[in-house]
Amino acid sequence: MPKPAAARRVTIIDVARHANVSTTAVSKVLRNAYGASPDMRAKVRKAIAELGYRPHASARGMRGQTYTIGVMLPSIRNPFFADVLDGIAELLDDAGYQLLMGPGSNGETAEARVTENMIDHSMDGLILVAPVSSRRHLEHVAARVPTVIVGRHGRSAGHDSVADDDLAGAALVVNHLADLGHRRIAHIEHHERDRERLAEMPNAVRAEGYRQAMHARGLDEYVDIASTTYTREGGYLGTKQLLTRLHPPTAIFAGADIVAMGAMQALAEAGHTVPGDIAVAGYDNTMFADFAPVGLTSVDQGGRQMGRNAARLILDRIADPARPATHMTLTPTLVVRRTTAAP
Amino acid sequence: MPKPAAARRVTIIDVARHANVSTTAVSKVLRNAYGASPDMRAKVRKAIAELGYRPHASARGMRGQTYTIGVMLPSIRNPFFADVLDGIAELLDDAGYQLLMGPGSNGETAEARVTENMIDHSMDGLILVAPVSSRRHLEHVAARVPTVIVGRHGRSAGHDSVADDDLAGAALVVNHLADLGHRRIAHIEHHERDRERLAEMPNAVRAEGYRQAMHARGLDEYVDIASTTYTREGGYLGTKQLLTRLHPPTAIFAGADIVAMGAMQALAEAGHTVPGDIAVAGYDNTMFADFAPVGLTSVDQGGRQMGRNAARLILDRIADPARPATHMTLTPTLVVRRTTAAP
DNA sequence: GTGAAAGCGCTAACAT
DNA sequence: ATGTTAGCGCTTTCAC
Repeated sequence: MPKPAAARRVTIIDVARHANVSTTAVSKVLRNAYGASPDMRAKVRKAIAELGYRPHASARGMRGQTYTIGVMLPSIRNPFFADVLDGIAELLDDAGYQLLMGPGSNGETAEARVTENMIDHSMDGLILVAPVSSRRHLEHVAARVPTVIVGRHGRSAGHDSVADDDLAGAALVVNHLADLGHRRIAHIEHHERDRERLAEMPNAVRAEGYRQAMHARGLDEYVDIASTTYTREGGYLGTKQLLTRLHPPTAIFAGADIVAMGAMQALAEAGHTVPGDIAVAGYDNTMFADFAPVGLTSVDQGGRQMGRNAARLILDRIADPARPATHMTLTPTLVVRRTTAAP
Repeated sequence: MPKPAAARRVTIIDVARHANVSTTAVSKVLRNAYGASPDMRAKVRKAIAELGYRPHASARGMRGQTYTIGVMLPSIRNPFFADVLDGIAELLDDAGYQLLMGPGSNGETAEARVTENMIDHSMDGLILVAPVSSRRHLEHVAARVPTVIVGRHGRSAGHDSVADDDLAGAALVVNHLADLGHRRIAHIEHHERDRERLAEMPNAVRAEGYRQAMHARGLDEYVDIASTTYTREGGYLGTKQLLTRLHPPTAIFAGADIVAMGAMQALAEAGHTVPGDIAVAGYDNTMFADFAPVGLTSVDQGGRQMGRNAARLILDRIADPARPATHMTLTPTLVVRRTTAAP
C-alpha cells in the first residue's frame, strides 16, 4: 500500500460532535479543568476513546501547555546521564508528562540551539543536565520557561537546581586513598579556564575539592593535576603525562569513570598493574565501574535520585511559577572496589 | 530578579512591519520558497537578524513543517546508539534540521507513546532505531509521517530502512573463532519468541547467522545457545548457564558488546581467563570493546554511517514522500582484539 | 513578485 | 455547568 493519503487527524471538534457537547467541554475534560460534571466527563472520555483522539501538541502549544518537558543531555556517551534520565522519566511518566531530549554536545552553540529549539516547540519546562553555557544564557532561558539545572553549582533566583556535593565527593576519594597510605595522589581534571565555569561546573569543583582535601591531609606538596578532558582520551593522555613525572603518583583520582577507563588503558599499556603499582578511582559510579575486570572504586552521586528530584522540581515550578527557587545538593557516597589498595 | 514577566515573542508580524513587507513575504523568505525577489530577501533577512526573530515551531506545525526530526532510541545505555545518533546529528545539522529524541525503552508501550508524541508534535520525520514494536504499529506510524527504521530487517513499501547484515556479522565471528581452532563455540542471544521479531530483529538474525555459520563449518553438533537478554546481566547469566554444561564452550560469541562485558565478568568470577581458558567476542564495536583491559574482539557495523544514511533517507523522503522505499544493508567488518585466541 | 485573508487545533475569556 | 467566540503564529490559497 503505497502512501495512503494521510487521513485527517481526529480533532477536538470531532470529539465534541460525537459526544454532543461543546469543544470547550472537551478541552476541560482533557485538562481536568474545573467546570465539567462527572456526567460530561464520562461522555467525553467515551467519545475520545471511541474516536482514538489525541491532542495535537503543536496546537496546544499555541495557547496553553504541551505537557512536554525538554531534557538537554550533554553527552549520550557518559552512562551517568542515563541514570539521571531514568530518574526523570520515571517521575514524568507518572505525572502524565511527555519527555523529549536534545543533544547538548558539550558546546555553547549546540546548547543554545537545543534550548531555543525546545522553547520554539512550546515545551512546558526544561531540564538542563550539566550545561556548559554562560550564566547569562542560562538566565535568559530560565526567564522564558521554567528551568531546572542539574549538576552545576551556580545558583540563581531564576531557576531551580539539583547538584552533587562535588567538594565532598572529591574529599571522599582523597581521604580513602590517603587512609590506604597513599601520598602521591594525582588528579585528572577536565580543563577549565572560564571564570564562571571554574566556579560552577562539577569538574572544576571536584578539582578544587581535591586540592582542599589534599591540603586538609597535609599533602599539599603532592598535589599534581593533569589537565585534560572528561573523556576516555582525556584519561589516557592525562595518565601518560603523570607517568612522565620525576616521581609518578601511586594513586590517580580520575574526575569521572570514563576518565578512569582511559587511565587504566594507559597504565596497562605502560605495563603497570592496578592497584598493585598504581591505584585508580573514578567518579559517577556508572555501570562500568561495576564491571568486574574493571571493578573501579568510584563516587556515587545518585544519578537516578538527581533525575527524580529534577523532575519533581520542574513539575512544581510549572504548577507555581512564582514559587521561590529551590536548590538541592545531594551528598555522594564512596563505593570501594578493587582498583584501590595500599601502595 | 524574580520572574520578569515573559516578554512577548517576536513574531512574523513584527518582522513584516519592521521590513515594510507582508507576512507572506517573510514566510516565503523563511522557507526559501518561490516568489521573493533578492531585494525582498535581503530586507527580510536584515529585519530577522535585527529583531532576533525565531520561527515558532508549534505554530509552524499547525500548517506546514517544523523542520524537526524525531529520533527514537531504544536505550541510552548501549553506546552503539550514540554512534548512530552522531551520524544522524551530523547530517541533520548541515541540512538545517533540528533533532529531538525520545526514549523507546525497549517496550512496545513506551515506543507507541514516543512515536505518537512525536507525531503530535508535528515532527516532519521519524527515525526509529531498533524498534521492538509490531510491524502493524510501524506501518501505522509510517503511514502518517515519513519514517526510517534503523537496525531492523523488516522491509516495507511504507518506510525506508537501514540495517546491518547481521547474518554476515555472525558468520564473521564464527569463522574467526573456527579458524583459530575453536569447535565449542557458544552464543548468547537476546531471547525472542515473537514470530515477527524473530524474523526482523537484529538479535534474532544474529542468532540465526550463528546457526548457519556453524552449520557451514560442519559444527552443528557444537551449536549451543544461552537465551537471555542484550544486557550486561544477560551476558553474566548466560555465561553462568554455559559454564554448567557437561562440555563448556571454549569460545563465546556474545550478541552485543554489552553482553560480552557481562560474560567476562562471569568468567572472571568463575576463575577463567580470557582468552586463555575461553575466548570471547562481541558485536557493535563500541568504545568499550576498544578499552584495553577489555580489548574485545567485536563486529563493527558502522553505527555512524548507519546514522548518516538514515538521516539522508529521511530528508529525501520528506522532500519527495512519493518516492519508492529504499532499503540499505551495510556490510559489517570484524575488529580482532585480545579476547580471542586459539583454544 | 507581492499581499490580503482564511484557517490549522486548541485554550482562555467571556457569556449564558 | 455549559457554550460561543476570539485569537495563538504561522503557511497557504488566491487575488492582484
